[in-house]
Amino acid sequence: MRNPADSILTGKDRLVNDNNNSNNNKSKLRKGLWSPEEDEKLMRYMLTSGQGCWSDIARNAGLQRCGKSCRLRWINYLRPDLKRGAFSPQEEDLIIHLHSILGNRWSQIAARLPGRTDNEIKNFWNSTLKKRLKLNTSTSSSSPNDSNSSEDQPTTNHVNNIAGMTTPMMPMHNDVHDIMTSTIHMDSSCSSSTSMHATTTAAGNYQFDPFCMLDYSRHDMSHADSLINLMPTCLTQVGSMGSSEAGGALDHIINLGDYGVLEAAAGNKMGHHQYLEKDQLFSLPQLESRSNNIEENNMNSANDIKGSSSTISYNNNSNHFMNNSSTTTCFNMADNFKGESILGFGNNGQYQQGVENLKMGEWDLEGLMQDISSFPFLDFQV
DNA sequence: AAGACACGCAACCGCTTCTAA
DNA sequence: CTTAGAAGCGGTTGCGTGTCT
Repeated sequence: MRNPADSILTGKDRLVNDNNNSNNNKSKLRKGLWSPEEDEKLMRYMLTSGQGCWSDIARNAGLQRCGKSCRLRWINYLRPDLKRGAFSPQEEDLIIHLHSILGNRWSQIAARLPGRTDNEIKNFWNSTLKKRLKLNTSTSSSSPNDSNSSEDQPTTNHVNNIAGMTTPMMPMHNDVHDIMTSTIHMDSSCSSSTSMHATTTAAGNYQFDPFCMLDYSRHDMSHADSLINLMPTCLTQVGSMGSSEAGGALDHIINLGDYGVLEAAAGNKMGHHQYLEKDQLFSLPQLESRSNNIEENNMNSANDIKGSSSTISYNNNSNHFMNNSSTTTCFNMADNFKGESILGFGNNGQYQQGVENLKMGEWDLEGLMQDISSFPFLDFQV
């Protein structure tokens, strides 16, 4: 694929001059592929200063990019909680299900797939799943409605065995609820209200890998080490942020002794600020439909919240997320550290928006999504 | 080996929504 | 209430890479 290091300002990768021959640097905005240097700049800025106005970020980080471009790059590529690599069959399954319910609401779908971006899912759908869907419908002897209806909108027809699916496409009528609950293999033991941490499950396989952003397998790996080196230092710098922003020092950062897996997440003391809930840390942002009790419990600074997965526990006293796995490391953040900024989940929890009161057609989407949360491979709730 | 073609993905575009003044 | 700027979102584009012939 593209190698940013090779990028020359041609084609899509170019400078955009808003005003020709302008001597104003601000008018020269770079477009196209991001170079490793740009990535590093943005990463460094985001890790040290957190999220804010994207146009300010672009400016302050020394990037000749528009804020929009920076936002996109962060969300789709640099964000530490991104899961890279191929979609698992379970994820495929879930995407197909969610798409049958939500249609092309990629952000809504992505909100239910930890570590995946809407862009990624959209691409995956358009390239792979859509094709498979077409193939299946064309080879099947189903009704003539199948081929189109299943692609672009929720369908009323079952599409058999897409990607080895064990579940049918969701019909868009009132019995969708019943069908969903009856066709999805239920395993309630996997779901719990506190299970949204970045945990590893056999099926869900969601891990927080801080070096996922270093996936320069497509790029020039010679640049990757700069980012690797950047990680601990930048996080250290967070601890020395201005007092108004960083109330406490970042006492423990990341034990980088083992690069294999850096699981778990940032802990932050949930005080009076709007900062990130523990459940949101490096994980799927929760939806409004989740019980408010969870949030309240968190806000009450309950200690030693244990995730459903036995691998992670949270010790609020020490502001540590502890991962019991010997191969994993602790990842600790200072009080008031803007975890949500790091994660790019937005300042206003907007991923949580939209589901509340969202209804499609005659039926209650929220109810459907609650059922979706019972997917056995999902170690989180929606 | 080389050209054609198909595919996947990163990034842009334009529109909508949100928010603050 | 209005408006401007920022953010979010989905659709689309175009380039690099892999595969086929």
